[in-house]
Amino acid sequence: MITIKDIAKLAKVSIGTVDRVIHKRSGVSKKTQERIEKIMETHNFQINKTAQTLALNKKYRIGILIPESHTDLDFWQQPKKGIDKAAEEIDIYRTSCTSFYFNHFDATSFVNAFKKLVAGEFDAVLLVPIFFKETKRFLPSLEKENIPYLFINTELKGVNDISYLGQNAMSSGKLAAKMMSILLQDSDEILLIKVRKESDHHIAIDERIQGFTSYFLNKNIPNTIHELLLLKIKNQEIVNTFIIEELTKNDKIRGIYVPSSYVNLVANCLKKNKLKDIKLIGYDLNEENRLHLKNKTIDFLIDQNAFSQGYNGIKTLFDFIANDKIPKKNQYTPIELLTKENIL
Amino acid sequence: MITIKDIAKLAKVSIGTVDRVIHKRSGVSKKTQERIEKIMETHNFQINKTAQTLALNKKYRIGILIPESHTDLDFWQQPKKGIDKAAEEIDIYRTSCTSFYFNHFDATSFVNAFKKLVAGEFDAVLLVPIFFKETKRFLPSLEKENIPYLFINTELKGVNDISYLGQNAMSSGKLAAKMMSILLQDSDEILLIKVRKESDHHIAIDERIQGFTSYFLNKNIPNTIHELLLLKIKNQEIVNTFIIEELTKNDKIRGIYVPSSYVNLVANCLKKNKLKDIKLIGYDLNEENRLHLKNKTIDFLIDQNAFSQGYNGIKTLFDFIANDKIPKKNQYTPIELLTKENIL
DNA sequence: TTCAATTTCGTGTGCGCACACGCAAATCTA
DNA sequence: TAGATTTGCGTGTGCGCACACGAAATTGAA
Repeated sequence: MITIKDIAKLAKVSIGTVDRVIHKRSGVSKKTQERIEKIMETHNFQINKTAQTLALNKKYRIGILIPESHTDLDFWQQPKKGIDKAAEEIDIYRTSCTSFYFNHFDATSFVNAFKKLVAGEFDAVLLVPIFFKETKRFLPSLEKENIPYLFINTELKGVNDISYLGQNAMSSGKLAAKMMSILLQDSDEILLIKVRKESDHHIAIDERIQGFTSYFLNKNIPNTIHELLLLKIKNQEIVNTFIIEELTKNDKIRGIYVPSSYVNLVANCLKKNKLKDIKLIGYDLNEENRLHLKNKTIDFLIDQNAFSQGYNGIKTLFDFIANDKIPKKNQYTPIELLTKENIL
Repeated sequence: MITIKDIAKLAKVSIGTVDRVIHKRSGVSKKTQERIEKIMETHNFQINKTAQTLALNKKYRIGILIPESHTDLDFWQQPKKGIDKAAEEIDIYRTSCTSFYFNHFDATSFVNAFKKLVAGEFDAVLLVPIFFKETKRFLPSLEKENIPYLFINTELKGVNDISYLGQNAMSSGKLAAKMMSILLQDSDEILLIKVRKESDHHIAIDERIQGFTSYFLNKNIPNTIHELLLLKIKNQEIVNTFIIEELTKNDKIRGIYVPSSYVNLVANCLKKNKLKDIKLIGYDLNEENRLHLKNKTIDFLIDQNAFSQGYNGIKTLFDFIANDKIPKKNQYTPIELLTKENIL
């Protein structure tokens, strides 16, 4: 490992001069500058990042905007855990992480949290841009301050994020459709259950649904798809009532697709009513869903490894601000297909 | 952020004394030691890793023992790439990685590479212990020098590795069996194709086969399973002949399971002979297998994210020797189920 | 009480880099 | 040509920690 001092000796100048050409500061004649640059190149000089960090004595601050979660059952607990782990790891490099939480059903709380985030004056920011209109409205306040930002979980195209870590939501919907079509007969019908109003515009979930339905359309698979909108998801009893009502209304339904982690609500209902012959496909491996997979109430679960999205998101941001590492623009995470036999 | 100097001032001692209690070196009276420790605790003192790394100016050397690979088609290219990426990342922390390669069909080459590895005097070692007898024979020479070692891809139980990163091979076999049984009718028969002699004792592959067959046994699924051993896999023509011969001999075979990445050989054969109605399940996403997935010659591929095994393996070793982080003993990686719709 | 042995602690230097300060040489101005 | 500027460069200090060395304080032995 060659150091500044070595370069200085080779170029017969002082380390101060070498320092100047490294940082492209003024006060060096063209001749010596070029001489030093050549020497650095031939010796493949690389700055010692450790020493640099120490000398600069920099402290980095990362801000995080993520949906709130209260129990391990909540999906958002997973990226949070990943974030926490990464935060713990980079703590020794004097980097602190501060989180701001919002209710992922409530755009206003998103806006409020975003405002706090902007006021926090962070060196970099990790976002879950669930509400795309609101996100687009507030991104300029980050860009004005030259604060780099990165998305996880939900992709928002056409903006200047340094990277996106998450799934291709459309593909995941198609995969769900394929598995459903393998499990069902042509005459069986399918129920698609949503827990969000159309007006919410949750980008990722919209795309999952689009992927799911388009698969059946494009392949000319004849199964009929019904849709059911559940709004009062806090109460399992009410949920049960609505589902059973729908199932009795359409008695050919043999498969249910839930494009979110709330598949556990449906699983509870199927289990309670002993509807074993209905295939169920949903999203995300939390504790409850894991149990439903194990006892086969849920047939397949599509997981996005949300933990690693949080973890790698923070790591990517840190590498960007501390080590000048430019990440890939899209870090699509695998669409993991889980079933009883391959959960850990 | 509180520093050693701050602690020293608070305890009214010099930084040297504080340094001694941090490193539990001798030469400090019990009284002052306890006083300093209490101060460090109440102020939540954490050592500045950046400064420490600089001061120690240590250079770490990691040795790697992994099967050779020549093209991107080779499975072993993937962990290699993961290793290379991790190596690049920890380069700035003055850590170098040196690889030794062996032919994974040839135990002698494994032994030779292992000998070189031992001679290299590394601070830590990453191994793929494909040949378990030979591995057990040579591990003591690492342990004698107190060199920590870690396994990826192939699990070897009952030794003192600091961690294993890889799949639970048995489960992956069961998953393959489940998918096969979903795809087939009860009257269909199955062909299991191996490319290794029994005597080779490749631990992981043996366990995959065991998982596969046990699934059908335990669930009382009636499909018959035939076995075929292919040895001359360098020549696609010969491979084709043997497969076709087997398929004509047993004309009820509708599914083929190949417990390794060599599934591409079988796929080539099926494609050439236009045997579209035979379901094919194999392992590992390399370029060729990706194409076969896309054109549906291969129905499902079980992937082990070999890249991340290499990547995380190196990172784990580095964290262990440089940051004293004790890893989990078993880091089972997800059993990823891939099909046309969820490959990236 | 004196001196040696031991315990206990402080000081100084270095790790590689950033940056402020200041000096000398070169260039310009009157 | 003397003085004022500007350009080009070297020196010194600090970032937080590790560790060698040596000094002071304490203890023990005679």
